[in-house]
Amino acid sequence: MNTTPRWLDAEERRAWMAYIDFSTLLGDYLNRQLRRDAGMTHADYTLLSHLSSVPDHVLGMSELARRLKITRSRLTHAVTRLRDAGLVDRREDPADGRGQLAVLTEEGIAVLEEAAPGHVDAVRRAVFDALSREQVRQLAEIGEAIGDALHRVEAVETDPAVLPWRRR
Amino acid sequence: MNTTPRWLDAEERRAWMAYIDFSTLLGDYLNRQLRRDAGMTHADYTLLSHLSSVPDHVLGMSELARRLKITRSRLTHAVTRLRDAGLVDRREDPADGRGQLAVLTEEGIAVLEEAAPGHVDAVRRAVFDALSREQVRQLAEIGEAIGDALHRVEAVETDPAVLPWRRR
DNA sequence: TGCTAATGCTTGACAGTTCAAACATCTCGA
DNA sequence: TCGAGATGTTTGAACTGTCAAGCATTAGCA
Repeated sequence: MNTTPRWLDAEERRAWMAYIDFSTLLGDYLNRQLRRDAGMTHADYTLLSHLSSVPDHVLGMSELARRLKITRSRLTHAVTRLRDAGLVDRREDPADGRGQLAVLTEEGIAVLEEAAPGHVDAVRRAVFDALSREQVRQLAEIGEAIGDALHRVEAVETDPAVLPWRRR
Repeated sequence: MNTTPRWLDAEERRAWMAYIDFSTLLGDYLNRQLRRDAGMTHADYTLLSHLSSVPDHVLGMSELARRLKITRSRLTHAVTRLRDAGLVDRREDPADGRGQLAVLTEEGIAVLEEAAPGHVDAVRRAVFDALSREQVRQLAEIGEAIGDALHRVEAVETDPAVLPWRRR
């Protein structure tokens, strides 16, 4: 277990640094843009747009958390805030007494539609205007590959039984 | 100024969703790993490793903020925390009365070296094991392209004089 | 020399996130 | 049908990051 780690080589280090740098910059940039122009976080925007893209604009909390790749706790806090702001509503799940549903309100739809053009514009400037068609495709594949890897890794760490020989 | 926005097409949307998903997962994963195994944030780790890679392990606050792509304010808070933890020290800049230097302490070096193998291992599992050599190169180029675009965009928004016809 | 602006950094209040612990409901087997 | 564990969600405290405002020092220039 304590073999020398395989350090990153020059190319990997270059890629990793580029990723850290641009993801830091991009996250900050999108948050600033949305906060300034629409009074919301990028996380808020993503949440609202997930709801808006679904029939009836309703989704169970757990399902929404899964889609957003965030913890339920974080989602609860976020929905509380968005409910206070009038953009989202809670609703009991008629099918499961434990369940809660999150619904986009009329106002939520309006605010999202108001914010969307500026946000898309920012994303375009920062990302897609800088990439070739080919790179857009590459980014999709790289992102999906890493996403899949993370799902596998998390599965292992959450449920050690999957890999019984793993330490801890 | 109020032309219809150029929405993302299918390929762009795919890339964007993949990016949002994997960057959320990856950030959380690295933070969890480092917090559990080394009691620090990924931001802390990045800060310490920047200091460690520089002669004498000293860097001015502004320069460090620039390299980390974070605000000075955020860096001040982070360095305060790391100083309280004994991993970093502050020092006056002998060359500029306003300047402050951040130095890695002996303990900081030790903690970083202790944390490094596990962190590299996590990065490898989540990222590089999932990508081909070719994709690593593509990721570097994509990252650099987006980073450059963001620098340009930020320059424009910070200093509107650069582009006098721009709104606001 | 003496201003004024630019630069370097910090501060404090607030907003968003994390983690562990709690609570409620449901499921399924004895 | 009873109880234990699984599942769904919330809570509160601690922590990290943001923003606007502030203080100190330096640079440029009349």
